[in-house]
Amino acid sequence: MWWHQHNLCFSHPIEEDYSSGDLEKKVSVAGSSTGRGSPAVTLVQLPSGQTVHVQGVIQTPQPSVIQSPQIQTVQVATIAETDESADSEGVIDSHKRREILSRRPSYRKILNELSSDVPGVPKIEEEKSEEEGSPPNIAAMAVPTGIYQTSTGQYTATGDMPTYQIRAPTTALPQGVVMAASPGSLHSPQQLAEEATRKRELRLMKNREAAKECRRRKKEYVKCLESRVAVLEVQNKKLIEELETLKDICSPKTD
DNA sequence: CCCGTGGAACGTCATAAAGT
DNA sequence: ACTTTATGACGTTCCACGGG
Repeated sequence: MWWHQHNLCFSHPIEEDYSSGDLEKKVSVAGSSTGRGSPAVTLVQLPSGQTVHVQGVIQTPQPSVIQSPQIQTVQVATIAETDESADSEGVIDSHKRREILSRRPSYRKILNELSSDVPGVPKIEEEKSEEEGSPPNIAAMAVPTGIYQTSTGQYTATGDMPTYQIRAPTTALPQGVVMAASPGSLHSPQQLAEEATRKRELRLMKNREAAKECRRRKKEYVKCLESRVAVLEVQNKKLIEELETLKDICSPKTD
């Protein structure tokens, strides 16, 4: 049920739980950053060993790398609470609860919303059609120059895809399939069956591509979250240090 | 070299969400 | 209301790696 947690994940980024094995990662922070008052650019080391340059770590008034619209969090909390309090009514439906819990996010929507709020967050590109000039067998790989850019330029939202993922889909439709009969010309059961098969294959092909795209977006989204975690960890560390310093200054001298 | 294991990516299905 | 798109879940395949 990750999509339920999603609405809270920005306020509790570290608690994000991916049960689906293939996205399990940890973020470690090497944390070198500039001092107070300077335009903070922080180096954050990600689990892959790559380093992220992160801006705006300590300037709290300014929204950081990923900043969720807080409304979402409040809404979810409220809904959940209301829903729980309805227990007294007995059967206030698991159905209703299910409806609320099962509201899934769209990675594209989330990130695009964020990116419109926060300049540093790269937009997820829309589907590109082949007419846009890219060769048919090479997917156009946008390389956003946002928060993911590292000293080597390697760690970008979409820039580190393995090559085999960039290749063109191997399962193209048979050539005749797309060109099949126009709707008006179908008569025999065989033609109908062929039409059904054609539609199914078309649907499968579309879904195949959609699934790929979805996974790509998900990876991008997770990277965003990881960056966010790294930023917040650095920020947290700095705040703790600052607090200690202030404590030292303000504490009464014992001698 | 073979085998077991783990991770990454894939294809498909079901279904929620978005679009018309 | 119906269709299309997006995404979680599940099973499968491929590859790299380590141990026997």
